[in-house]
Amino acid sequence: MALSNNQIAAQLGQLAELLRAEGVNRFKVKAYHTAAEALRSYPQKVSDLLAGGQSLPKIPGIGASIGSAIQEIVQSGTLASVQRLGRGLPPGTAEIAEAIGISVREAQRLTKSLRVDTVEDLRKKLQAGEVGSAVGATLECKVRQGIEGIRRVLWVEARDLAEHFQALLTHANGCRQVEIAGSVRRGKDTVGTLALVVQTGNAPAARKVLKKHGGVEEVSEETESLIVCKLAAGPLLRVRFADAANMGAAMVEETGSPAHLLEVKGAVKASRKAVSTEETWYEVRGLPWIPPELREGRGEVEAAQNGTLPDLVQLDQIRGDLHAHTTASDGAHSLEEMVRAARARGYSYLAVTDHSKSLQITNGLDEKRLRQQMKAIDKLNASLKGFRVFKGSEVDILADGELDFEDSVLKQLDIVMASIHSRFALGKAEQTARLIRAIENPYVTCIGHLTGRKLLKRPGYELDLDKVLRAIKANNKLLEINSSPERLDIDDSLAMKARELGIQILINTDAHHIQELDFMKFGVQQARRGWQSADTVVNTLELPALVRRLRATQPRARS
DNA sequence: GCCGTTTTCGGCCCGACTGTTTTCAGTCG
Repeated sequence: MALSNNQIAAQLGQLAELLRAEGVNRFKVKAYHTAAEALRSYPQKVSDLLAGGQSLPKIPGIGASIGSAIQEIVQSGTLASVQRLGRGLPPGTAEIAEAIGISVREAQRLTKSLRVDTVEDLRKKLQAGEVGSAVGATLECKVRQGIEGIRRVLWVEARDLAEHFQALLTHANGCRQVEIAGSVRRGKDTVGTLALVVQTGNAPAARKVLKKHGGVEEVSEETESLIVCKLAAGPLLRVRFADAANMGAAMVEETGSPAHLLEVKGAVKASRKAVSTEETWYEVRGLPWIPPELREGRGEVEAAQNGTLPDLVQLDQIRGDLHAHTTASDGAHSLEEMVRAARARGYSYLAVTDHSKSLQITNGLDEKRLRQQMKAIDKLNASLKGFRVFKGSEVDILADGELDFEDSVLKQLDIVMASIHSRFALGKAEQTARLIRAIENPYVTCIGHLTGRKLLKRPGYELDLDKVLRAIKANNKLLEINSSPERLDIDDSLAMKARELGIQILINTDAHHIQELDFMKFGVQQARRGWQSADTVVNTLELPALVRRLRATQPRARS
């Protein structure tokens, strides 16, 4: 089989990492990576085009030089420069570096200390617990993230891919309906398998469309009612064929997690009745329809039977955003532009929470600039009707848990979002004590991106989360769900725990750009997965009630 | 190496901080 775009891209990525190790200009390294990414997302198989005698299409990021490298890979299966540069290295080094996204230098430490030369060997060593002791916890963590992340993508990327294949199959001959199911529909923060349910009278036509698609690397499973393909973009694509009478069952089976389906099976009598909708499917089992976000096998079936399913929060219930940046620190838009954008989204309030002085790279505000910003906000508020701009700060939590501003400054703010941005490697006890000290500050309103995780990139720092949550509850503070698609911090299970403890939530975007205000929908989705309803999400409150709730987080501040 | 253009060279985000790493490369927002 001709090389896939992904296989060609992998070689370009290897070359990039080898060049980096050689110490070439970092922009040249970046150019190879950019080109590799462009190739990965290019819809047609370039090896097929070249084999068919066509010239390489114009792809942004791929110029003359990388273009001829691609020709070379397609013709000979490899790049002479990769062979040459890799010659001095232990075998497998460049492949491992590229596949799991680490530098050649780091990969060299792995191949040398662990005596591995393929990603598969490395995976085995990781499972056997041998990586950490050989190369240290930091690199072990990267390896784990890299290996586990190979086939997963962020929810937003998965949704885009799913919609792409949905549109594609909708146009296939005989196709009557294509629905997105699986973890994309459940809103899971990262996705390894895209699931589609296709109602068609001509499954062979749909199969054919998939097999000749440039983004499909291989077919990994095929039965009468199913086809599973490996996508070059990473995840698997699982397509289930159904007829009208079975759409209900197919949607339920392809949407629910295995744990959810087991919960249903354990709780109610099986039924073989053909049903065309999900509602009917649940109904014949004596259950109300269960929102997809809850179908994780975390007690939702019992709750459905008891009539205690939460009334999940919805995007249109959100009244404002309480974590956003402006050009005063590292945002892309001015105070006025951010406010205009928030109003355009129908909000009643926006908190401006620029970074504080310790975070110098973000141009964090010192006391003087913060005072100026507060004045500007007062002036702006005086001219606004039916909208309130809150004076806030995303105050850095310093290494010892002290905040970046004195209490005398914090007390002048409406909102103090306290967040950690440095010293991620502190031990669990130290990190926990650091955070709790910040939580106990009387002027703190809310803790921002609590765990510090970046999806598919790094786990959160070590924390005793039970202790931290209890401290938040005891001090009547709020907890953020950060809506940035690569954070989604806190995660769904932590949100469930917060709900059980009676901790209230703010769903914020942390927008650095007006378009990022639209991240709110991702945060709402995460909140729904965490069983949150409007009464546990504080920024569903109208302005006066919100102000009262914010003040309650600062009991000694404004009595 | 690519791009865009104020066409052929300058910009591509970056500056402080961290640490066990071959004291520079990796990391944070």
